Amino acid sequence: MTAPTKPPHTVPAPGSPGSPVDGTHLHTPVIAWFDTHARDLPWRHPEAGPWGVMVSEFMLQQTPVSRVLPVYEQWMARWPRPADLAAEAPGEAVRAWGRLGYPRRALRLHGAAVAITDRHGGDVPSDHAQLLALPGIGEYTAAAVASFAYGRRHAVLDTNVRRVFARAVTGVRYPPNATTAAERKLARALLPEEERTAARWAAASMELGALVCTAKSEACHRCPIAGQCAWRLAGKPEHEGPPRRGQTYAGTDRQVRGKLLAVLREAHTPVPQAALDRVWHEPVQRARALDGLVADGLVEPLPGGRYRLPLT
DNA sequence: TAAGCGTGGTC
DNA sequence: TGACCAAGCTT
Repeated sequence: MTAPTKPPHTVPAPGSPGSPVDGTHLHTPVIAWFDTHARDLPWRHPEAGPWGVMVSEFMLQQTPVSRVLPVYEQWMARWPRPADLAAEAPGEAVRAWGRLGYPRRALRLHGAAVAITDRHGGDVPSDHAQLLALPGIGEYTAAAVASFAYGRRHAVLDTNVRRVFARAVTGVRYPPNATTAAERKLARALLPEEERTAARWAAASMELGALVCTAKSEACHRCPIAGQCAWRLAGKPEHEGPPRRGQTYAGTDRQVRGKLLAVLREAHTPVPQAALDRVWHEPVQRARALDGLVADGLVEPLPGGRYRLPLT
């Protein structure tokens, strides 16, 4: 391995060694903007509590707010504490998940509720490492719950924040496909020292990406930091580098899984094989999709070729 | 590291 | 109209 030679006359990229990144010039305007423009979302109310925050974070993984809202309300009314969900069959979580998509999240949220009940006395932990150990919680969600529910100081790096940083600080239209070490380092460097301010900054920078600095139609005229945005000041250069990989869906196993599970969600008695066979004409793919659902624990096969959502 | 995993809205 | 996108996680 040859050590790369550092070009002698280049300015260090923001967040790189030797480049002091101080976010104070961003914190104040973004937090002030958040104070007047933040959406009134139920999981931001004090009564939502840590469990409400956690439920919302699971549901919001790759799913828009507008579709989460009604399911969230029903969910919290039915299972106001982790122990309430833990006492249910996992299939009930999958059913209540409805059409939010990625139903493995429902199974993992149920698993997390069981773990919280067993290991944490029924209280959502505030410690990042303990959160990370729960099923369905990765780096982002652990930081989000610790920050939003408990006011802890964590870099909360979701797709919105990554885009805001890419533009405002790094000066490019889009962040890399996958989160890089440089992005994590930058996010940590920009984190306000004070715990309360850091938590506020996390929510505010995220909201800015969700409402103003969006992927397709950035609204710089409404942006509190437009005057200091590196990307805008550079003339909004187009995206360079590898194309952002899109998601395919039509004709995939994913689509077939969705159709199969929709039948099982609606049914309240075991479903015969023939009913499932109707959702997809191609038998090989259909069988593969069903096997996958069973392997994932989303579907429970019964003797006699019948199926249902999992009871255990 | 990259692929797999749902669903529906938007332009 | 179809490609893109939406508060990611797991393997």
